[in-house]
Amino acid sequence: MPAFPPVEDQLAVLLRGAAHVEKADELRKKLERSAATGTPLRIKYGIDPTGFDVHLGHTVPLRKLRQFQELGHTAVLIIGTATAAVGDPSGRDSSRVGLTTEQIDANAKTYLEQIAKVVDVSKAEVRPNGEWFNKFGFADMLKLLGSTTVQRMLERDDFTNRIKAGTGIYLHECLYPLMQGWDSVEIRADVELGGTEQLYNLMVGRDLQRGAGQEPQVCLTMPILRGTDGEKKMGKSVGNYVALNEPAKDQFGKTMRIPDNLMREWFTLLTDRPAAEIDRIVGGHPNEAKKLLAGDVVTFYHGPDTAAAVLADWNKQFAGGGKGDPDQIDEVTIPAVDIVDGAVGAVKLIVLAKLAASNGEARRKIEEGAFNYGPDRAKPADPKATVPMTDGLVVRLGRKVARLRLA
RNA sequence: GGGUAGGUGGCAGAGCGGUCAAUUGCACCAGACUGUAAAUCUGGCCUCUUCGGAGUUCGGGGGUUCGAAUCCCUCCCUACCCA
Repeated sequence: MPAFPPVEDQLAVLLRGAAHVEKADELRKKLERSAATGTPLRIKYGIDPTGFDVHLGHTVPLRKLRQFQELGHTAVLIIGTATAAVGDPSGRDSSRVGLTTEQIDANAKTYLEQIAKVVDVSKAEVRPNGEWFNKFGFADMLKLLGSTTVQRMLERDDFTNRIKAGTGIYLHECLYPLMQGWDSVEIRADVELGGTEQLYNLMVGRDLQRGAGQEPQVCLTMPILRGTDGEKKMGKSVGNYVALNEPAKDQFGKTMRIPDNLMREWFTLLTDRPAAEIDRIVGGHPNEAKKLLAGDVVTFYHGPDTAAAVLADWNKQFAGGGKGDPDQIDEVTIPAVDIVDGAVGAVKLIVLAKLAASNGEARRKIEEGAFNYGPDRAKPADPKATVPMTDGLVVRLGRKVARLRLA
């Protein structure tokens, strides 16, 4: 019989950072019973395999799931193979395009790989919801549809807004919350996790479970993480995200560039640091605080050694007005054909090193004084200038750096 | 099914026969400042260029014209109204 930590201790961990719990006393009761009987709670978290990059925004509920795991409970990951074909209307101002089964399958695989960086997938129960929905008959469907009313469905803000704005609401979108709720019945969820915009969907699960004679699940919502711009919800389409499978130095750099006032939110939702410590850190020098934050993020996904190395590079590169260069620089091999009399045209060099997208852009940036190279930071102002080639030469354009290798 | 309004650069949104590679805002890139934060100011933001220009762009295709993002035909798509 597994031993669980004291209920109060569990609650302290589980409620940290949470936006809303429906209902807190039910969660307590479930935890008490679980401890008394030695039965882990079943914690549901569902994702629709609709895209490819899992980013920090997704990790907020995922981290909560991990905490449940660490306390000895069972994570049940629902892969929304069936729901992905419908598209979740939550938080949307327009309908989502359904995906093909091929796309869904491919996405599901990569999702799981990425999620494994946060949750212990080997200990989790992974359930594609096609498992039951593919066998779902028309009679089942009618029964499911009969569990709610149109009025009920239209109450939600997402839909009222869309009615006001005159954008279409498709019937199958109305089905989505019911399907998600039905997942809870199928797997007998004790708790379901999600972002705050998921509250409606999560609540449907409670109704359906009640209807099926089950004890309703507790709905635990997490705040929506704002992206690197500090404004909008982190998301792929906005381009304000930090992906889990990104290189360490990119994760670090992006985190360093978030607005100061976002730090507390990120610390709270992306690290395990206690509230008092976060207060202390954020109250200190913002730059140091942000380095800690960036370090925490990188440590989680790439390990402490990599994080230390990236931090060292960062300090080296930017301390004292940016005198040094990082140790880890992307290397670019310059083909011999492009070297004339031991030198390469500056414009060509910039494009070859992928510091700029086109010759025209390279030319402009040179004129703006954004380009320099070598240990003494020679800065040609004429686009026609040539750069003498040596193996290992470091060239810079703005904050981008590359090291050249001769072919 | 009927009607109306539309489809322009990453987004929003002007232009409505030549002076349009296309006003403007946002986003983005770079310079100054700095903590590679924010704010602010400045320059840039289709491609190539011997810097004079040149070549491809305004839903797809076709046409009218010396000349079209702007006019005509056709196809595709979107939104709203009516049924």
